[in-house]
Amino acid sequence: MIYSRQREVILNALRATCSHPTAEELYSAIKPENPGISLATVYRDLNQLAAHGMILRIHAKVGPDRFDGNTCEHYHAVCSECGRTVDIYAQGMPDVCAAANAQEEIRVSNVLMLFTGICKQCQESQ
Amino acid sequence: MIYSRQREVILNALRATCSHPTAEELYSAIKPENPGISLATVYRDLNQLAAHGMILRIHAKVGPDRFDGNTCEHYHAVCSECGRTVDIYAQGMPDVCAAANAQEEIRVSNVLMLFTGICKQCQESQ
DNA sequence: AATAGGATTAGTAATCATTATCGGTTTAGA
DNA sequence: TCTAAACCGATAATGATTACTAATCCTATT
Repeated sequence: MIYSRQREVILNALRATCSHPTAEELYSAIKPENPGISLATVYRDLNQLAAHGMILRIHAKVGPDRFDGNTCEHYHAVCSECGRTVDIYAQGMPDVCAAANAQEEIRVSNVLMLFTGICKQCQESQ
Repeated sequence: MIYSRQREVILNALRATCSHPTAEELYSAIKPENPGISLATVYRDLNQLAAHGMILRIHAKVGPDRFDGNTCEHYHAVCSECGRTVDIYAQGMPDVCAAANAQEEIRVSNVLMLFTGICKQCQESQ
């Protein structure tokens, strides 16, 4: 993957936030300072960055995919009230892959875990 | 949810297979014996059945959603080679929700776990 | 510094899964 | 039987994402 200006801008913008933006949101954030950039480029570069493990893709049940510039091992929890996505750190998380491999039908190498719940703010405003 | 002929047909067809079909696949399977049925009805009824907990929706990273008529607690593993979806039973699976709740940012009530790996058949054909 | 070839880009059209719409039909309780 | 709500088939519309194309950028090699 050779250097490209746009990809650097996209990666920096994603690393500068902890809001797990969608491709569209990232595009809107970048656009003012990079008027020429195309939405297709944002999608393309996010795909490449994710393929190279430089960012994470969050494929939730509802709405478009979200992205995360923090690649330290962690999971995500989506608030069912407000849709906000928060980080769940991996430390202390039991090894579910090992448990899955107790069944022999498939050799599991990876899990996607997506939690659902109600975030602190939404709990308090009830 | 009042009774409907179409929904019964869809539910029976889904329960009769263990292949985790997509809405389209289910539609194709049902069509010959129910020529009048509409694809929109299949989507609509699958949504309702899932909303009532009578079937499961598998929202994988690639391809359209798949459905499962087996609602006993279990998870799914998708083969990254052939795309086949197999069942992973929940017994012996550690409680990751409890681990996630150790962090206070959100009160987690549910996890979606989707495993990725290489299935027996694909391992053997290598 | 010039150049060549591949990678990348902007802009837009196309795709694909899914949902919305709408006029007509079925269901179930009064 | 009558009525209101739920349901249906057909098809148009939507929304996220990808494909396409000609132009531009990147980088290694002259």
